[in-house]
Amino acid sequence: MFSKATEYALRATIYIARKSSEEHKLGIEEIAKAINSPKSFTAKILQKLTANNGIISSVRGPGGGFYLSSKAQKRPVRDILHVMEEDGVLGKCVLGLKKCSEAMPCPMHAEYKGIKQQLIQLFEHTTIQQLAHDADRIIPSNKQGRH
Amino acid sequence: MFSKATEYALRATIYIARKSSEEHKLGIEEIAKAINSPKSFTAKILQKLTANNGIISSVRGPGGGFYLSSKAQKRPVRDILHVMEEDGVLGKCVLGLKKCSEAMPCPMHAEYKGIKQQLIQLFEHTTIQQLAHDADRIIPSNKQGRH
DNA sequence: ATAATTAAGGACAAAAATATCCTTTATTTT
DNA sequence: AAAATAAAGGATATTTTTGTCCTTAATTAT
Ligand code: FES
Ligand code: FES
Repeated sequence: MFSKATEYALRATIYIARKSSEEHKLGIEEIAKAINSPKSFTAKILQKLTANNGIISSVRGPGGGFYLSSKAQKRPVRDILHVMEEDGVLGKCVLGLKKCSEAMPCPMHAEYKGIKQQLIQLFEHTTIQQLAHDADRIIPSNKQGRH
Repeated sequence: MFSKATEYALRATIYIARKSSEEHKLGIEEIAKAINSPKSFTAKILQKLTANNGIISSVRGPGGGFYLSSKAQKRPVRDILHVMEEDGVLGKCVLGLKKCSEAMPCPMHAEYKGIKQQLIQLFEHTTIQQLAHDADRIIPSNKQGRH
């Protein structure tokens, strides 16, 4: 569905959302290890998410690293996709026409558009925070401990 | 959504379904021109569809070319995807986990699985014939003429 | 100020996807 | 049988995506 780069972007952002705060930033080493991605490649992706749309925040130097502001936590997943995927699944035609549109629909369009709309809604309505919370539910972070 | 190769496979198959018969086969030149794809690359794809699963039929030599048997016309689109996409969107996890599954779900899984199921159903239930017919409806082939 | 730390950024490398070209094989027509 | 036609298949080239490495810049601690 997405490129490797986008997958890493999503996984990294979710991880950062779960584990970081303005007081506790995370290094690229830890992040890449945690989400099982190539370190330097992931670094570039985080740069992109930091520069292009301010989804991720970063600080250099000792004690520095990456974190998500609480404002960024509330942003929809689609903001990540928007930075990462030039056009992406959302705008593309199943059969590869230049553009998926009503004006020039391919023979799959009528049946596909509803599904596409659901995908768009999903990414629009799901926030980073929600994913982070869900991830915690599935694979509890060990922050809280086990009483 | 799909690779270029898969897009060409779908477009080519639909075109062949619309325009060919066992009595009137189509050459690679015509097909590639019609669907706006690189000729030799498309040739390889048709080879694959001919060899791997018998979706497309071919005959060499003068009067030869590609065509779809009426039996092949009734096959689901998913048969094309199965030949073209090693694993494909249908099996992959949104966040890039090795496998999209209930056993090891990512935080997008619960919301995504319903949409994925719809996609699978769409490709399973839509036949090549239906797409060809729909294509004719949208962009009438000039076979029938204009009254 | 100097040293240490950590992200930013540029240059480069490897792998995969896409695309082209040329030779071979099967089939038909002459 | 020979020539012509059209797909099959192998080798190679190009482009894009993915991944690595090294230097630079910012920030903090000594
Ligand atoms: S035009 Fe092809 S999916 Fe919309
Ligand atoms: S496990 Fe990620 S989408 Fe199913």
